[in-house]
Amino acid sequence: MGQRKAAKPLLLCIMGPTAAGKTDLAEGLAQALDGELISVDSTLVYRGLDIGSAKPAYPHHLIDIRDPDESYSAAEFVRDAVRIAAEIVARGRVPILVGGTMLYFRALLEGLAAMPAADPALRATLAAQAAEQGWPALHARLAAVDAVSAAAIHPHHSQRISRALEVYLSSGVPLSVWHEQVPASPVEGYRVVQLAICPRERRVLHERIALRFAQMMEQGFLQEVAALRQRLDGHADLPAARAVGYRQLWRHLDGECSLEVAVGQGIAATRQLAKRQMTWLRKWHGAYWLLTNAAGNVCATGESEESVGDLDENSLACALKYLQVSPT
RNA sequence: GCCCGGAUAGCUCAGUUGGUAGAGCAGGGGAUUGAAAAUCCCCGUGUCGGCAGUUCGAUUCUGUCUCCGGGCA
Repeated sequence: MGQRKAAKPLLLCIMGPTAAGKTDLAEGLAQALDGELISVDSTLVYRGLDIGSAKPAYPHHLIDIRDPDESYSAAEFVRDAVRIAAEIVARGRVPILVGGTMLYFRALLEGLAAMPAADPALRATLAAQAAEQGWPALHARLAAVDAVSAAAIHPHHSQRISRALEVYLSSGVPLSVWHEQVPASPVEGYRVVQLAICPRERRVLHERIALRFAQMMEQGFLQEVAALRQRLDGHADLPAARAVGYRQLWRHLDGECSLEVAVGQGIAATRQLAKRQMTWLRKWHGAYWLLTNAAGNVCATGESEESVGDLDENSLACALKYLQVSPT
């Protein structure tokens, strides 16, 4: 006794595109490992977004922590997730992060440079100027003070131009200079194991998305959006109102299109979200892939989305097996 | 049965005064450092419904057939 080096606590990450089956796997792992789940999802933070966000019934941390007219950010997520993970470990349990907001995952695993936080007033000013002059004009302003960032940002990329100018105007230091910092990983003290779960075939993912959306409609998604729209007094530009599905049904309630069209657009927006999440995941390093078949069982595992195989195994069993052999 | 419209990309449609065609949406790929379910970038060959005719050349003009709308019986 006393000679044993204290093992790093396990921190498990479960990532994957929307509707891929992350929630079921996470619940199974939470029970099998005596873990607690931490949501990594920018939409699940909002109260009142339940049906359309596919909010899980099983308890997760970082769900329902904001009103829909509030904002949340990657930096707040990192701060909250780090604190909660430590609390879970102190309880002798395993923190399990599960979600599809890949920027949050990256910020947590790699850290963020210590730079100024968002400034809503400044953003409003910049947005007003852009409405008058167009984003390319603001991009040109950025180029004058931060040529490196400007070169990396397209002249139409509103949000990134806005943030780059915001950082420069509020700190006097260009964003690209802040980025020269190499931040320490916020989860350095953990043994991090990452799982990525996704249907092997895009077609299967698309089917799951369409089915889930239809189920949401049956559960009263439209009424939920109507209530949100009333609650937000029509402010369609808030993050909660722009979420996939919510935005499209909101437009129908504004009288812009039929319900049928809105539902079709909502499903398409969900497919597009899944595609963007796959773009993150494809270049991701360090995740162990669980590729599933139409029945939801694992048909292949490996280090990349390209992994091949013809298994037909339960995803929880596969995940547990990998945990035993994964590097510490 | 007759008359009138249609038939072009997965969908909705534009167009070619005859030289084999292009938008939106969908789809695919990519980017991503405090709004990220956000925001932004790139990607368009398809028997131009079938067959025949006129023509150097037809998706375009003509005939005919098929199918889909609508109208008249």
